[in-house]
Amino acid sequence: MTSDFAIALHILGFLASRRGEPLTSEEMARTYGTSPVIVRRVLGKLRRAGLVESRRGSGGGSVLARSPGAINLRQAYEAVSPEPRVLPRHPSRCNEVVPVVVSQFINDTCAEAERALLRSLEDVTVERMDRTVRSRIRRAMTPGGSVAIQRLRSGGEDS
Amino acid sequence: MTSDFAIALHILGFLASRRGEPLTSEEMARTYGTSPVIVRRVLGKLRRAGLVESRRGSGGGSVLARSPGAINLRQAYEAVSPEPRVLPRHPSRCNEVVPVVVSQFINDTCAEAERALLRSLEDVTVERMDRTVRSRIRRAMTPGGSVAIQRLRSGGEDS
DNA sequence: GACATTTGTAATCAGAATGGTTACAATACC
DNA sequence: GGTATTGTAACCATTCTGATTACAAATGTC
Repeated sequence: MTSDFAIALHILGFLASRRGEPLTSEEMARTYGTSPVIVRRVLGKLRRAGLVESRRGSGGGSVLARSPGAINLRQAYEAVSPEPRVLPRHPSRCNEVVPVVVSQFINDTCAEAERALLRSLEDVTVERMDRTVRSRIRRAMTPGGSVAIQRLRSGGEDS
Repeated sequence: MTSDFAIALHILGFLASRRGEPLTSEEMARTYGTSPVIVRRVLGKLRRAGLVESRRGSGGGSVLARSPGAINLRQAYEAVSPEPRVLPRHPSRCNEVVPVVVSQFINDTCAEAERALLRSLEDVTVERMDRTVRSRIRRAMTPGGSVAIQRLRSGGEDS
């Protein structure tokens, strides 16, 4: 599922803001606007990657498996897409020599470009995301009291 | 279409290797292993981006609009995906404040990661792709005479 | 000018991918 | 035992994707 990454980041954001208090998939789903099963599916991937921990039963839910500062968005990305490929790593469609070799070149080039993308994601931790989001919300709430969500687009960046 | 980028690179490779001689969509489609219409659709995008030129009628076909050294893979990428988005630029699904702000943060972060990816693609010109492919084919053909396509995977890189 | 060739593009189709729901077993707390 | 919650499998509807068919518009050849 292509939106897994976005959902994963929302989940990590929710959990980071709870600072250790477990949160249920039902609550996250309600706040985010999807179904608990979708959330649990992504939670499963994050759990297998060692980023979150879950407990069943009454009073259960999920928490971050480590401090938010020790989790970065690259890890989240790789957790939800086992074969991380944002660009088409294309199988050649025929046995002509030229297309096969060109496909090989495309694969190599896309792999390199993808590494650049992942390096960029690596720089952003869940802690920084949490801080940035908190700060933006603070700034959006203070001006007039009533929520100014419309004006939230492209707010500045500060810790 | 997700495979447009791969097809675009194959097309640019075909045209570069022809050094100005027009090539028909039918020939490219046959060599690549798809239908001429698919090729023409991608050709249309490349044409609108000013990367290739086409002529109808008998003796027609397409050629590169500039020298292969003046075309890079980032241009090809942007030609086929007008709103370049390799990562989900996700619309928020509800009006809760937190998810909206988190979505905003995700968008910003993904945009930055994508810029890193595009910078990487920018470094590779069609000319370099053509040279690399030629060199790999040469090396694959010489050893034993019979084609050694299987062994083409992950060949070295040289101009 | 008639004809063959080739592009440009719209309409349509089948199959895959995607997001979602329902269902239910397995845990864990009370 | 009963309730709350996770973990998954099975299934469904919709959208996306690649492909085909069809045909008008150019362009060169005779």
